[in-house]
Amino acid sequence: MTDDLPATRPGRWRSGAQSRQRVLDAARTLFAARGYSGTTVRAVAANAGVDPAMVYYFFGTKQGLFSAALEMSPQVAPALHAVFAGSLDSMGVRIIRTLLEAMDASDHVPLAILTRTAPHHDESEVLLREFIDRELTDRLMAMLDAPDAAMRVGTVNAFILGVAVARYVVRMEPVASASVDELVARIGPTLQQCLTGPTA
Amino acid sequence: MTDDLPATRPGRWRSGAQSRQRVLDAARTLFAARGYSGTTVRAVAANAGVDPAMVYYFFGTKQGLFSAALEMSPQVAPALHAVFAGSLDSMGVRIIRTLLEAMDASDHVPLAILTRTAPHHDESEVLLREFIDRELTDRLMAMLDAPDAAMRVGTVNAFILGVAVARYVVRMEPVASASVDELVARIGPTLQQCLTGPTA
DNA sequence: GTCTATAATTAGATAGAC
DNA sequence: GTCTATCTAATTATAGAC
Repeated sequence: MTDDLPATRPGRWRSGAQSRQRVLDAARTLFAARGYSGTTVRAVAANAGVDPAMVYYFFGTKQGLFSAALEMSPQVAPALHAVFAGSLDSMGVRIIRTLLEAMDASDHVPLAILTRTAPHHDESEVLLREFIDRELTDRLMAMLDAPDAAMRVGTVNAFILGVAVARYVVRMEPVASASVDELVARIGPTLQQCLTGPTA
Repeated sequence: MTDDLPATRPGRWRSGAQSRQRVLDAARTLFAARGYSGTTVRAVAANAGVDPAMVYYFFGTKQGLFSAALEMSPQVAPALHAVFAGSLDSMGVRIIRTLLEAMDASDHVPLAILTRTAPHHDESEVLLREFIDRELTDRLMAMLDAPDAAMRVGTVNAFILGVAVARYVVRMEPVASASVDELVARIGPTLQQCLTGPTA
């Protein structure tokens, strides 16, 4: 939150990129904590230790800052690829494990921002839906060959969305503090049942 | 949203209570749609067809209006009582059916406001957690006699939270448009498994 | 109860000096 | 790149007339 960035060979990046990164970090933290309209550009600037005008210099508008804060880190794609590489009958545990590990790593906060701001910010609501559809729903549907595939995937989506909200947004115990392993052991099989289990 | 209230025997309520109710309705709609900081008192007043000053006359502050909008309707308590009246092994379907029917009825919007504003408004975050704990977690824990009761109830909480968010907040298909019966048939048994099923 | 007028504050955004 | 100064608009909230 304050100043603790490595020197990174002084003069190499001329020094501007560091401020930009600090603003981005502060923005991610605040958007995730207070939502879009609850976050002020001034507060972001203060937390980043720079002048409010710099934020506009870098990102143009508050909306531009928000969009930049939502950029996914490059590790997400490979992780998701691994999920769908394995067999269908162990899909449940891989989905929940990948989700939890991705969101526990703090450099993947964009997903946290989405689940936090989606409720009241139109753009993030669309983005969240699109992200889930593109990365999860579509690929899952392609693997399932059942007439009720849509509903099966829908319940899986709802469940993992709930886990994400409970753990990272509302922080409801014991889900908020449980270890990844324990949650995977609990939730993985349940997801699997939604996906490939018998129709009740 | 505009003026379509019955006369209700003119002069009976002196006419003030009607404005108050319209403000409350408009507030519920807007808080649910745009969150706390995204909703302005002026917008609420405009949607209610009254002057902004009236809102302050009735509710003092914006926060007061918010609290008033969160008052649960009196039908909630009996509905929840019925959930816990039945046997433990059909608890899953009763929980999800009660939740869906309560939230589909538009006069129970407070719950929708909570799930929508909790992410970024501190008070609603606490209120949502307390509501779920008091009305669900505590009573469920009392009925379960297992060492892992907390985790079982925790996953149930996460699941129904996810269903609520998917159906009423992010409106993710097919959960958003599915019938109550279909969702109950899908999700009820899964909840039941979380609650009383074998440990995976 | 209802409205006008307005105070006090705060937000997003810009121009321009250094 | 960075900051000072500032403009404009919107917001919460109040005092007081009718």
